[in-house]
Amino acid sequence: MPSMRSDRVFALVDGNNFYVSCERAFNPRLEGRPVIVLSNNDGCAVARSQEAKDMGIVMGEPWFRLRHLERRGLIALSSNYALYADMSARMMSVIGQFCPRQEVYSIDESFLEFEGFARWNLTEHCRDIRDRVRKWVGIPVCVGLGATKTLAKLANRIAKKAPEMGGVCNLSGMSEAGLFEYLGRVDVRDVWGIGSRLTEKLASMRILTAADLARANPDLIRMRFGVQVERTVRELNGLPCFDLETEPPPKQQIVSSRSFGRLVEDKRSLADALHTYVARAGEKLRQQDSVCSTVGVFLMTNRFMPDEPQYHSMASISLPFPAQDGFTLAKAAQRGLDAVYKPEFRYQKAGVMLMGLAPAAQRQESLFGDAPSGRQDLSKLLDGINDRMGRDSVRLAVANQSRPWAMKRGNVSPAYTSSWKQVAIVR
DNA sequence: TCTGGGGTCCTAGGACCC
DNA sequence: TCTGGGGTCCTAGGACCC
Repeated sequence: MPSMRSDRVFALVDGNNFYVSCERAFNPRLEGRPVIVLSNNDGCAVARSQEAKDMGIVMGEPWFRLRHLERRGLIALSSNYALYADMSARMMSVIGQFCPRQEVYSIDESFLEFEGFARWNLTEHCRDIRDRVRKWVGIPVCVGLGATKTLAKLANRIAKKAPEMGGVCNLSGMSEAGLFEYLGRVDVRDVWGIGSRLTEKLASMRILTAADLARANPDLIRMRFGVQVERTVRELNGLPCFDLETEPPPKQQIVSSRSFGRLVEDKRSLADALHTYVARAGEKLRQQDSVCSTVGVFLMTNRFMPDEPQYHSMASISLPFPAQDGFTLAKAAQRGLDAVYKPEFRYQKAGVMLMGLAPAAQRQESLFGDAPSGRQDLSKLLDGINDRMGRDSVRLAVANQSRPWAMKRGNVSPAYTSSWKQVAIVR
């Protein structure tokens, strides 16, 4: 249900071209140049500097189609998630100093909720956020303010597009006419929650801008598109329907998967890759202290190769007891592989899903006695060692160390902030 | 040669129960 | 001439997000 408290203002603080900005913070030579960061496997562009956007590079464009732009000065970096995650944590903690209610929404975005700030000049307050993050963390951010999360998102977008606003756009406390003037200039596709499918369907109803959507009849919208889109309409009109989530709810599923550096056909290599993924997924599971009841294993061929026989499938293995220990999970993953593997295909990607998650504390006991528990402690012990000594210091023995499936990372920057061996050096 | 990875929510429809 | 109705749970698929 929508809540009716007044005097609430939401803000969205969002890092500009976040991954590129993280790289620039440690490598000033990247400043002022077209830079992109590539996805895993150096697959496609997932972050672009303004200069790169100006060259016409779009989000998700594959690297092999961009490579020729290197001649025109384009710099492409492999992704360095250890660096970005660490920079994100720093940025979020600085932002949190400015508001008691903070939601970390994604690696580069944070919602804030100001309540009881009526006497404050929030626009100025948010300029201070921007300045301090820039100074202390080295990341440029923009801030949008509005009566709802959806409006704050939209304001943030306006701030990014209009540099003359100084990085902060405040749509709260504005007259309705003024607000709709802004909404009229935003494409409906750029509204939070409206993707490409909905954009098409809305266009057939002559709903083209955020203002059109705000004026649409919420009941009609609910009937045709469901409750989520109805909420978006109400939020555009200033009625909060999405609350701040100050602490993230535990995950309901955990996925670990990767595309391979090249096609893989032998089962042994797949098993080796899957062991790595299931180990990673298990770490995440134990981190949130959950158990899972089902382990899924999926394989897929390369859908971009029409001449290659295509196959994708997933097997779900139900565990006799909900578990979190690495041995049980690895064994289930192996069984999953046995179930989906077909030798006649060449695979591009594989992954593991942990499903049916529940807090470890409320795990159901078996009717016929306790589930084995000794292994759990061992898994946690291994997590502890890996945490201190570096990932994969200790892992379950699954021979094949050649890793023909390993990820491509042609141009990765050092782990400046998270590895003592690679820390930045000031001369 | 080369096209990411990890999530959420909602809905419809089938199975099953009384 | 006649074939209930309502509720829950589960799953698959679609749509969205970063």
